[in-house]
Amino acid sequence: MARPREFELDIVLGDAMNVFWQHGYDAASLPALLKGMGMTRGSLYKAFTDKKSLFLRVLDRYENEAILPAVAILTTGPADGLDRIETLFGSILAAAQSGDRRGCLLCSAAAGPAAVDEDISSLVHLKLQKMQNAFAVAVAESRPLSTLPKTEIRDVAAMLLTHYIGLRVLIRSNASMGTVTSNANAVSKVINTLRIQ
Amino acid sequence: MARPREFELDIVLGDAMNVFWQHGYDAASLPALLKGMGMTRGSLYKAFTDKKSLFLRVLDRYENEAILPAVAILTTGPADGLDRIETLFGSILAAAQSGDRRGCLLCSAAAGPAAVDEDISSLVHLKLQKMQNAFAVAVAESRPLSTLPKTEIRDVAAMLLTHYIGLRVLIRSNASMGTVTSNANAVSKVINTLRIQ
DNA sequence: ACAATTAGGAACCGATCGGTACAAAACACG
DNA sequence: CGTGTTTTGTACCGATCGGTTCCTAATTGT
Repeated sequence: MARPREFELDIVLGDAMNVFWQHGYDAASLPALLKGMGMTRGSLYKAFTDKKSLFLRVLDRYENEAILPAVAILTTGPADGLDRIETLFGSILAAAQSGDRRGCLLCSAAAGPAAVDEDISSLVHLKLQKMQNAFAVAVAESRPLSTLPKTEIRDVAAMLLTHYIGLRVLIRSNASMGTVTSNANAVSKVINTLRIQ
Repeated sequence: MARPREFELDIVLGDAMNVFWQHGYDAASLPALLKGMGMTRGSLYKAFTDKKSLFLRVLDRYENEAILPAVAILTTGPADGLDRIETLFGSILAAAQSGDRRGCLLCSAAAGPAAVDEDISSLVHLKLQKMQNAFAVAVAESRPLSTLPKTEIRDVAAMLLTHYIGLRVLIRSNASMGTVTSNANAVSKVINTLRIQ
C-alpha cells in the first residue's frame, strides 16, 4: 500500500553506531552519519526523529554488541573471577594493540559534551552500571575475595569500572602503547597480589 | 608609545582556563570565552592568535594550577608514598563531594574530540606523563613497594594514572556519588592490601 | 599639540551545524 | 490503470561556529 523502505533498520543502526563510535556524539555530523548509514536526511529523520533519538537507540545497540560480551566474560565460565577480570583487560589491550583506538562509546559519551544531556547521561550510566555489576559478580566468584562483605565487593567493582573507563579513554586518546601495555602488566600484577593474599 | 592593554594577561588566562575547564575545548564557544574573560574578539585574537593557541597556553596554566599541586602531594613530604597516593585520591573525592564536578581538563581533552588535534594531544600527554612520573616517585618511595624493579614501578604508576583518569571522567559525568565514594574506599583498601603484603 | 602606535569594539565573513518542507518516486491495492 | 500511502531525495531554514576586517578610542613619546 506504500513505498517500502530501502534500508534494513538493524543494519543502518549498526552503521550509525560505528560512526558515533569513531567520532563521538557531538563530533558525528549529520552528513557523516548519512554517508555512513547510506541514507538521506529525509529517511533518517522519518525513521529516527532526530540525532539524539538515534544516538539513544545506538546506545542500546552498543550494549548488545560491545557491553554484553564483556559482561559475559566477567560473569560466566569455570575460570576464577580474577582470571575473568584479567581476561577482559587483556582482550581490551589486545584490541588496542591491533589498532582499535576507538575506545568505548559509553566512556567517550560520559567524558564529552554529550554528558550534559540528561537523557544521554542517565542511559550511559545505566549501562556502565551493568559493567560494574558484572565486575561485582566476578569479584564475588573469585576464591580470594569471595568472603568479602557485600559492600566491599561493590567498592572493588566500582574501582574496576573506574579503571576500565580510564583505560579506554587512554586508548582512545593517542597515548603511547607503552603506557597502555604497562597498564595490562600492572593489572595482572595487582590481581596476582590479591590472589596470593 | 601606544595604548596599554586593559587586561592582565595572567588573569584572563585564568578566566579562559575556567571556561575550558567547565565546557571542554570544543564546547567552549568564542562568545562564552569572551564573556568569561571579560574582553572582546579583537583583543583576544590580537593577544592569543586563535582559540587553539589560547587553549595550548591554558594547558600550561592548568599544569601550574592543578597538576603541580597533585605532583607535589605525590612526591614530597615525610609520609609514605602509599599514604600520599591515598591523600591525592582522597582530595579528589573531597572536591567532588563538595560540588566540584568539572573533572580534569587534561582528561576531558584526552577523551573528547580535541584529542584528534596533534598539537593538543601531544601536549596533553606530556602533562599526563608528569602525573605518571609523580605516581612512580610515590610508589618508589613507599616502604612495601620500593624494592620493585624499575619497570614494575612504571607499570604500577601507569595503572594509577589510568585510575586517576577514570575517576575524573566519572566525576565529570553525572555518576552517582555512591559510585564515586566506592572508588575511594576501594583504593584505600587495595593500597592497604599492598601495604600488608 | 601632534604623530605614532596599539587596544577595543562591532560588523561581517564563509562554513557548518541540526532540522524542516515539500515534491518526486515507488510500491500495494481496488 | 489510476489512486492512495509511504519513502526518498533535495532544497532550504535559522542559528551558530571560529575567524577577519576595519574603524575608532586611548595612550604614549616627541
